[in-house]
Amino acid sequence: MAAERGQSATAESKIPRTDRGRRTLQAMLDAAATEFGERGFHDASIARITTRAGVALGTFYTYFDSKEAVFRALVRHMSGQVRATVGPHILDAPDRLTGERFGLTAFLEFVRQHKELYRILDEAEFVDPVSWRAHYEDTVAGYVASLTAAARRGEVRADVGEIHAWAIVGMNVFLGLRYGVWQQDESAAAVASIANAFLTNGLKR
Amino acid sequence: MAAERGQSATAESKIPRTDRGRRTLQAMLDAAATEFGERGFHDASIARITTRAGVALGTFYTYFDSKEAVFRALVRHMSGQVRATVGPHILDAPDRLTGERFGLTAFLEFVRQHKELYRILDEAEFVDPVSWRAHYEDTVAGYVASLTAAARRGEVRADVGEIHAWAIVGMNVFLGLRYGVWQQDESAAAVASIANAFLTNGLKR
DNA sequence: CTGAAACCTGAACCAAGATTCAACTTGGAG
DNA sequence: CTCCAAGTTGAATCTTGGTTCAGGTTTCAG
Repeated sequence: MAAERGQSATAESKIPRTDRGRRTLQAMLDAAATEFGERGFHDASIARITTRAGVALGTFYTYFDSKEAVFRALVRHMSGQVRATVGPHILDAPDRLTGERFGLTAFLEFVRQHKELYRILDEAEFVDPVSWRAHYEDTVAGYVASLTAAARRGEVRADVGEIHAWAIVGMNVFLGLRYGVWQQDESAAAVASIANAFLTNGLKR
Repeated sequence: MAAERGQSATAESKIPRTDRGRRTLQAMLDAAATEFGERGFHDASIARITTRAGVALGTFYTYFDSKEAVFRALVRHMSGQVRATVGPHILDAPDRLTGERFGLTAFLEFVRQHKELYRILDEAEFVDPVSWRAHYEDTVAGYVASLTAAARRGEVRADVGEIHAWAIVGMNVFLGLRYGVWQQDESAAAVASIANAFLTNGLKR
């Protein structure tokens, strides 16, 4: 792709050159995450974001081109953050199925720590469809790769493919919604344990 | 709870009293489904909906109190429609696991026929959160009930519960997104068949 | 037929909030 | 210290589309 005048093509925010700037940008990103998480994209207001961040309204446009732009920045950031947090837990296990259990546990805990994740990622379907779709396609691609490798090692059924990956991702997303965001009536480990037994052996008795 | 002056509490639209009225209302609901499906709630416009329906702008308010109201009506309608379409297929099978396969096939076909379903149900998270949550909680409740019954009949593992139900629903939703909405590169039956084998026996080899 | 209830029309009104901008303040390199 | 780029300010501007409403038109029971 065409290089964009000296900056990474993914830079959604105009990079600050001083410490004060970096501090303000960070405050604004945090404020935006909270604001979008609490009110959703459309009910969120730039004015409220800047107030939360403790700066004046106009300052917003020093760092972002538009309301959409902060949102996009947030979506990409969170998408990466989830994978970066959960990924290592999957790898840090003796085999793929155990890894899946660790990963789900970590995911549930991450979600509980970041309630705004779902609100933002879900709304990305409408505000930033490209990143939204990419988030799931990338996630699934990762699953396909690691499941295929596990199959080669004989840890899972030999015919694993894309369909299985989508199914597992969907399962995890919904468990995160119910047991991470909506209610925490069961411990993350307990949910992951039951889900894992199901994932391993299926529904048949 | 409290009865609403002679009308069902769920009536989102003011009921028409003549044939012409019923025709117009239906045209408007269809137009709204298409418009919301194509542009999403916020980019959708009442003016465009009435144009699609072939009536004047003001007519909209003869049938709905607000933009939110049509949307709510649509969400509830579609939520019911999905269950009404898929449910029978699940029951019309010798056992629950086969029923699940039939149900998923029917669901995928339904989704392909109604691409706007996901756009609208997904956006309900922000526009009509109550109905949105109810949709999934009701769906899961149905699964818990039928899975428990199947367990009693010895068709599935004895410990099935809410966690399993959420996992299965999530799996189906994601398969619908990928193989129903995004691409139809595999037949509904083929996807359902692979998913079912996975659901039945799990990932282990 | 006929009149009142149902329906329909579309221009005008309005609120809300994103974006702009010209003046002002602060930081830190030289 | 100096001074200019970087950062900040918030009132004013602008746009957009939901909602209202004061007349018409159509329907259909009596």
